Amino acid sequence: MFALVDCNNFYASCERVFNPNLRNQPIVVLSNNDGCVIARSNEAKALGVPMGAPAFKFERLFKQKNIKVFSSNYALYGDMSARVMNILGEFTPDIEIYSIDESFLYFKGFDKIGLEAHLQQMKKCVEKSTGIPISIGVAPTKTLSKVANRISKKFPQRTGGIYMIKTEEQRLKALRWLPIKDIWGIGRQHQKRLEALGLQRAEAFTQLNDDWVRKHMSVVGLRLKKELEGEQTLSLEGFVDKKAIATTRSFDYEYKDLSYITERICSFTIVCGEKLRRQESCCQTIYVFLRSNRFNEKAASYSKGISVQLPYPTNSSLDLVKFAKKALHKIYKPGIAYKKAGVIVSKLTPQSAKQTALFTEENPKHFPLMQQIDILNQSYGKHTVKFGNQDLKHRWKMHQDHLSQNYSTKLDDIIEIKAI
DNA sequence: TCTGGGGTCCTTTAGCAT
DNA sequence: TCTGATGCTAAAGGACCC
Repeated sequence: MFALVDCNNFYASCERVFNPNLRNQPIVVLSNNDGCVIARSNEAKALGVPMGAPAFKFERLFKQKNIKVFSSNYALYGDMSARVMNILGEFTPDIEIYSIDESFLYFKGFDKIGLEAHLQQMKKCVEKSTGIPISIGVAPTKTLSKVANRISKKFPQRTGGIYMIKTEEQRLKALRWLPIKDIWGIGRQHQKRLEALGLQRAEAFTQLNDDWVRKHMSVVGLRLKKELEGEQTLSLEGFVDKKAIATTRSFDYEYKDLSYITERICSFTIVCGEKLRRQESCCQTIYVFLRSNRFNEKAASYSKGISVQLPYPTNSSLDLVKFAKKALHKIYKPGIAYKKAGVIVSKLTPQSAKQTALFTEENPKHFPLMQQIDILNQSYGKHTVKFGNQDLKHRWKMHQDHLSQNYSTKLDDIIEIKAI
């Protein structure tokens, strides 16, 4: 049996752990730049704050209803996530960490009653040790465990936060209940198409013809259908190396100036280089893209990217910047107001297995130089050593007006308990 | 004024070789 | 040498996830 464990309103719950005054209060957490809502407590959901809502459009509601607003604090959430996942790992060796707040677990050798007790103990243990509430869904396939998890969340009173799809009747009942759009793997486009056909519930989706599903929703859709029918097509995935690393940002305003854009692209590239070196990889392809503001209907929209093959695998920021700049000049068009840009490195290879090209050789001095720069930046703070292409004044600071403290990872921020 | 970021997998298409 | 069929690969874009 697969179990999907999901932390309830994870980011909001993290903020609550160290600030008990927030219990039962509506909370929202904002994306980078305090742009849009990416997490809501149940109370905030009840007040009608939608997922992905632009923060500036909801400021009045936040004030009116006394909704507590937080900038995202990834140091805190990452650390809390690791604590939760560690505990889950003590209850079964077969665990796939699917995202910051979700894991698939696999349980074998339990009878149904034994498993239920085991899961109850696991839930209690996580909540007691970390303060993060979780929901658990159990079923014979991953996709059905997602469905079961949804039921456990939707009916907390009746399920106690744990729901198991054990019988055929339970499976059918769940599918009759689940709206098409809430199926894991069905996004907005597929939803539109399926609803246009008059389908409303997951059950109707499973009654479609296999060939039709294959044709219109690819093998991914077909796998999904099989999974909902109870046939396992997905299995637990162990740790896999990243296939690409991205650094992308929206700008605070729109910019036309090539020198500004160049500075941004160089900075993104340097961050990609740091990430590559941290996981001891080199890349062989670098992709650079530019985009105008997609919300600005008055201006012409522009979106262009280009990928460049490198003559040798590298993680030297100096080399990467050289190629990124070349790529940028091919896609930059004067007169466009740019709002977002990014750099993605791919075709990653292990640093140890670097293949040397015959004629175009990397400068051997780069490797020790990068090592020293990384050490300095680690010891003395992120921006101790910069490259000439980067903006030395660091004027592109993110908006983070509602940031909480790093309670669990920074000694200065540790929580204080005062006697009254 | 103010709308995120980081991933995966799949399909389509164009270019090239056989 | 030309042509059409076929097959491979890589880039680009679209769908999805959290």
